[in-house]
Amino acid sequence: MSSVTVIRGDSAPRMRAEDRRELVLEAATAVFGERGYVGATTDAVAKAAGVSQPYVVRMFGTKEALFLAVLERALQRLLDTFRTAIASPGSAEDLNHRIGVAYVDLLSDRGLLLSLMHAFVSGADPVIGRAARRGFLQVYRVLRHEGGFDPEEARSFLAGGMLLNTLVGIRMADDYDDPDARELIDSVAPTKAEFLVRISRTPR
Amino acid sequence: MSSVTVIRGDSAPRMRAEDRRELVLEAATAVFGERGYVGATTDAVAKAAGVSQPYVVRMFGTKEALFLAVLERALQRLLDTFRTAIASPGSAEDLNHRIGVAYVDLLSDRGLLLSLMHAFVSGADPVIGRAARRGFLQVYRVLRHEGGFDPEEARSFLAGGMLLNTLVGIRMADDYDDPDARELIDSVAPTKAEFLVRISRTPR
DNA sequence: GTCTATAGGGCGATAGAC
DNA sequence: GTCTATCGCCCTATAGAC
Repeated sequence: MSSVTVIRGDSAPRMRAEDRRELVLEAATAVFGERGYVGATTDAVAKAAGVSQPYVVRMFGTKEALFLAVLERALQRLLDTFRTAIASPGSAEDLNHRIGVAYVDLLSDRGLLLSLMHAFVSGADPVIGRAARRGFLQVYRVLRHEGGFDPEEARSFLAGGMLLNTLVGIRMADDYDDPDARELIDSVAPTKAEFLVRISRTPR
Repeated sequence: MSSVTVIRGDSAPRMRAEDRRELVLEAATAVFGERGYVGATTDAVAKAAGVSQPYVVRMFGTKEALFLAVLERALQRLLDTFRTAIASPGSAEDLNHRIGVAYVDLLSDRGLLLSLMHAFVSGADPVIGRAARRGFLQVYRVLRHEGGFDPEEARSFLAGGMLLNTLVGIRMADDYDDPDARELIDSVAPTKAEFLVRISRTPR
């Protein structure tokens, strides 16, 4: 088996094309998460991955196809995480908490959930909108039909997830010294607030 | 892909500049809600308002200033709606429901909540991010300090609102014939599902 | 106050060398 | 497989007439 280690930089040794593709997808996830589909440029993705801009386009055909690949990869990670939490030992009553913790941990992959959020507000785009709806429904189905959530449990879990994503997207942790902001963040992720602030605060 | 209606035709009578400004803000709210801050063009706003593109820029200085004006107007409407619901007669236990109904009714102003959502995922932009955080916190404060919500009630209400916004942004109503999509929409807006579908489905 | 014309810059995509 | 060079479009903003 080949190593998955990421080697980056102009002086890095040649790497397999497949690895380079994964490297570009990682970089693209970060850039799309930060600036959104329209705001992200293929040049920014290229610079973040250490390759040339035309090569990024060559690899995926179009910027839209690249974004769809980012979404597909993000969705698979999300579903994998949920399925792992569902299969992990523990009582059924505890499942909600286990999935919730797993979800917050996903945030450490900066850009992953934010790329999904950007897709979720792009329903007006026919291609991206269709992919976004399909992905969202797939998450709902895993909760309902594999996790055993009833409709209200699934709704409540997704609602909390959307609020969490929104607080990360809006960089609410930047205002953590505001008492109301602090109270809100603490109520959203009681056992993970410090973690949340650390990974989602804008670097100073 | 744009379905933004032209509010005023070329042959419309002359109107006061102040009214024209409000007209442009209305059009901009719809366009920004549909395409987001980066994806929206000042030309699309101009066409939707029936004025020339340079005039739109002239009126607000920059596209960014226009978007900030749209956000400010949307936030004021949101806060007004909440305060009206808080002041309306009814038991304290019922307030959550009254504000929720008022919130769903706000969705009939297509673009208003979606423009806010686009701002909420733009925390990485220094100017827009700051405005978005300030607006979000203002909503939280009204719920907590004027509506008498405790932290958990406020969190839960905001979470439901974010999920609702997401379902509208993703155009989930387009999949209303899917059993899972239908179940999800019904659980989010039990008494308003039909209304929600009507106003948020993509025109065929 | 509102328009037409256009400058100026950025970005996705293509061509073609190596 | 990967790069450099560049085309052509689109979009914001400015200039200036009416």
